[in-house]
Amino acid sequence: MRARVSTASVSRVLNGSGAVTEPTRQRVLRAAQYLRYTPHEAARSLITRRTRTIGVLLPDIHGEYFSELIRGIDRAARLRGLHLLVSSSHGDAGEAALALRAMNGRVDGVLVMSPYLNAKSLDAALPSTLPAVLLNTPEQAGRAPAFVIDDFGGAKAMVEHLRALGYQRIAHIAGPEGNYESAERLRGFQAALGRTLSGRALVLAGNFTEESGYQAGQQLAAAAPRPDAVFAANDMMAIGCLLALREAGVRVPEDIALTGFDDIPIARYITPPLTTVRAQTTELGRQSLEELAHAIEDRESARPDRHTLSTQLVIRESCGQAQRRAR
Amino acid sequence: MRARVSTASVSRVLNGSGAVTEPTRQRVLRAAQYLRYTPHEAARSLITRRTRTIGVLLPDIHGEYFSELIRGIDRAARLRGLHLLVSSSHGDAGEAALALRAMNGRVDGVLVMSPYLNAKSLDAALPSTLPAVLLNTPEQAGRAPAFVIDDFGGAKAMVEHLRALGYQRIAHIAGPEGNYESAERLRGFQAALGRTLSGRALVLAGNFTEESGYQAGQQLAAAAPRPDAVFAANDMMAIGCLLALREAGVRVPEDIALTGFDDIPIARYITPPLTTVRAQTTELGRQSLEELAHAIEDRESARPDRHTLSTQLVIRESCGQAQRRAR
DNA sequence: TTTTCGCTGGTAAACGCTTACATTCGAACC
DNA sequence: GGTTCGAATGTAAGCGTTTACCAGCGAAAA
Repeated sequence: MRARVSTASVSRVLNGSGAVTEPTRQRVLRAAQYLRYTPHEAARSLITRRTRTIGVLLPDIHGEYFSELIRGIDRAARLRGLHLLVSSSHGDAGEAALALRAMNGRVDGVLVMSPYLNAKSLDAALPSTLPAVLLNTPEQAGRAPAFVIDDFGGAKAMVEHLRALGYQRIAHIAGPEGNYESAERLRGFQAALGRTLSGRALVLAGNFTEESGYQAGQQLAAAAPRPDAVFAANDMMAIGCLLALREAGVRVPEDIALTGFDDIPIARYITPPLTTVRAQTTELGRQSLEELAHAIEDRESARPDRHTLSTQLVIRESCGQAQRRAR
Repeated sequence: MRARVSTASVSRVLNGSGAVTEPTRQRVLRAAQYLRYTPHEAARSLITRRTRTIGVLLPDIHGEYFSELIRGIDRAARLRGLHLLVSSSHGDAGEAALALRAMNGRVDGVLVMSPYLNAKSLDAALPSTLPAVLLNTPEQAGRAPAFVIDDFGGAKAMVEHLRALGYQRIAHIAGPEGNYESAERLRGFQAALGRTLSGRALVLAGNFTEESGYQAGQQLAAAAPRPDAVFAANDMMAIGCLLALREAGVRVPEDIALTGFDDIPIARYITPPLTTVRAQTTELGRQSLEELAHAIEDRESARPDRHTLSTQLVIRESCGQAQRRAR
């Protein structure tokens, strides 16, 4: 059109397909540059039925946990030349479903992290032809593969470690109810205590926020008999708890051991450094994106497998291992 | 088509435009639900020339700074029903330009944060019809409004505060060269010291990472005479510096005062809590998105203004104010 | 020189919507 | 009851690409 050629030739040049002679190629390229021409992606994806974009559905972008997750996803996406359409803050299933619909025709597949959403409502919300990968999802949703952190195993290992150090009365600050990860970590806590103990175990309510950890810490400081160790369902609550204990004059780890879950960056820097469970969050993002990319390229290959990412105990000072060993 | 109606009526029902009788409306709605029909967004935006999506170009998603920024953007976008297409890790201008082109036809406008990119190359990369808002950008780029943090003012206030506390030899750990924010913070540092002092002021090289702060801290610990205060260009470097000082047996704030910039969450939790400059990062994200949304709705209204967001001194313990006052 | 063949480059259909315009149909008016 | 009018619905064009298919053209073969 602009360089005395048809739209077809332009398309062929820009996509490197078809056969064009060098002179034509140059003419088109020059003209494109001159006119600052950029193909309209919406039109392109309308006909190619490919958007080279991945939808990412998150419950919230708040906090370091999600920043790590997105980072893993973003890196992997960038490596594959994929774009990311993010959507967050989906409190309930309805909102998530709405966001999912709005992505139709905009994305080639979706990455869904929805700890409150069960398999059924998810299946209902997902256009059945859209490749999807689930993150930290409760149940196995029929058709989509899932990637989950081994919350149960990590929590169990943490509490077993505390028991091995000789702590007798171990309390737990739980995450929000109805949340899959909360439930798994609680289950791990109980499993480590065993049948006899877990009935008497102290479990405090929390909702993953620092504030709720702080409140739990106040209760713990006042409790009689006071537990000698606490396992919080995530690091932010452990930190809130630490602050409350400090205010109450209860020393960590001398008077009470304290541990968390996630290994967010702050955990290393507080005093005392927090013993915690490292979840491979970045890796979770990376692997799930890779799986989704595969599923998109070859729909047949998609198996609704459930991949569990292992966790790792990160022993720092808040669990009092050094003191215990010294004795 | 499915409910004995034409595509036009379906469109009218789904968009709430045009006139349709209630019975028809119900028929369409029922059929749509039954067939799980969702309009194809790419096709829709091809004709409406609206995507209801904002492109976000960031240098990197790493760290809490960006997580805060995205959060502000995301919230504002969600309030307006806009989607976010994020793209990160653009080291140089070429990569950024490439990412920008790939967004053509996918977004209604872009939010660009590119501390290394100057106005000229940006203007060249942006399709001139695409509304854009710049974040923390060096120069005023011709047509786009810009939102910047008052790095100069914040740094100046911080260093003036240190001087007011009586510190005599104040060092600076600088950010990466060629970075706009680094340069502004350094300029603020120098301005606060005044003409006479700034020539002799100790400025250490850094690149915003904890590691570079650590190295600067080692140098500071060994320096003779040792400065009595340090202002790091961001919090992560201040933290790295703190660790190095601690290892070297130099106490903060007794032996040396330490301050940072950004007020990332960690700053509150380390020991001693870090005195720093709070940048309204979330607000920066929110305001810039609002401005962009306005520019999209009404292109005429877009003025290439430069908005500067004020900063706030956050006095904690690492600057030794308490000790100084006590004397 | 004529025929055939291979490659380049053009024409037009199709992607799934929105919307201007045409058509239909019922009601109201004369 | 026929005409007019307006509201409801249908028809079809067009958004900017890609690509199947076809035409044209020059070189090689006969």
